[in-house]
Amino acid sequence: MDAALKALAEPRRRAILRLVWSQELPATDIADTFADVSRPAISQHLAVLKDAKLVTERRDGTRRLYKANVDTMAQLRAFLDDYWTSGLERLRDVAEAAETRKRQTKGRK
Amino acid sequence: MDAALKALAEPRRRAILRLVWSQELPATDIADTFADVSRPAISQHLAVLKDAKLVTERRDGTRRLYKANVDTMAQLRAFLDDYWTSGLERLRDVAEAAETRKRQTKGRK
DNA sequence: ATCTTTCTTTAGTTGACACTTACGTAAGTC
DNA sequence: GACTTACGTAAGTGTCAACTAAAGAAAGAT
Repeated sequence: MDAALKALAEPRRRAILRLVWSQELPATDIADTFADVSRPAISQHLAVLKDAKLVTERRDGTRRLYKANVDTMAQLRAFLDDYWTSGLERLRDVAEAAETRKRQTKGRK
Repeated sequence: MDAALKALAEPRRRAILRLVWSQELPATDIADTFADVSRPAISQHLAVLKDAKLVTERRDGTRRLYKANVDTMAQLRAFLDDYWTSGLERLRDVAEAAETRKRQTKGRK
């Protein structure tokens, strides 16, 4: 899940992911879209996306067809939604920990 | 906006951000929370978060109080929501571009 | 069997990033 | 003014990430 977020931090990978959003595409077609970058570079980006389970790979003869993995993206969205909304309970815990540590440095202020 | 996503890709920064989620905290308190990392490291993370406008800094005497910037986070959330849902129209454009480029390599298959 | 096409993998470079230690600075305290 | 508290900044290090060029590997086409 952490890998997914990290993968999405790269603009190029977001662009790639969007390409295979609603349709399968062979690696060449994806690479052709980016004129300023070599094909191996795209291949490596695809590997990262695949490791993060953001895309799936399907072999068809010599070609490899990529497609967005909607499941993972839904999970990631849920993770973020949880991140936005939660954290209030956990917050209190960490605040207490800091307070404790502060106390042993003698009460300041 | 891109900076915000990149900033969030780092787990430590997510933890920091969560700390100042609903309350202001001085840098020292934040740093104290992380025992395994030096204070300057946290200071640098805070700078990244500030550059990404994910937190705001307020000076109070010698102290600097940090707090999450809800506005930016709302924007980022909107950006992601747009990213999930949209991209269908844009997709067609890029597909066409790829198609054109393919055609000039002579029709394959 | 050889040659293409399609795509990955390897090797190597460059730059970015998280971190540390050491130092600087600014505001309060004595 | 000297000292402390609370922080940032500078400089240097190890690691990882993105890229390129060159070399595989694997399935068809001739």
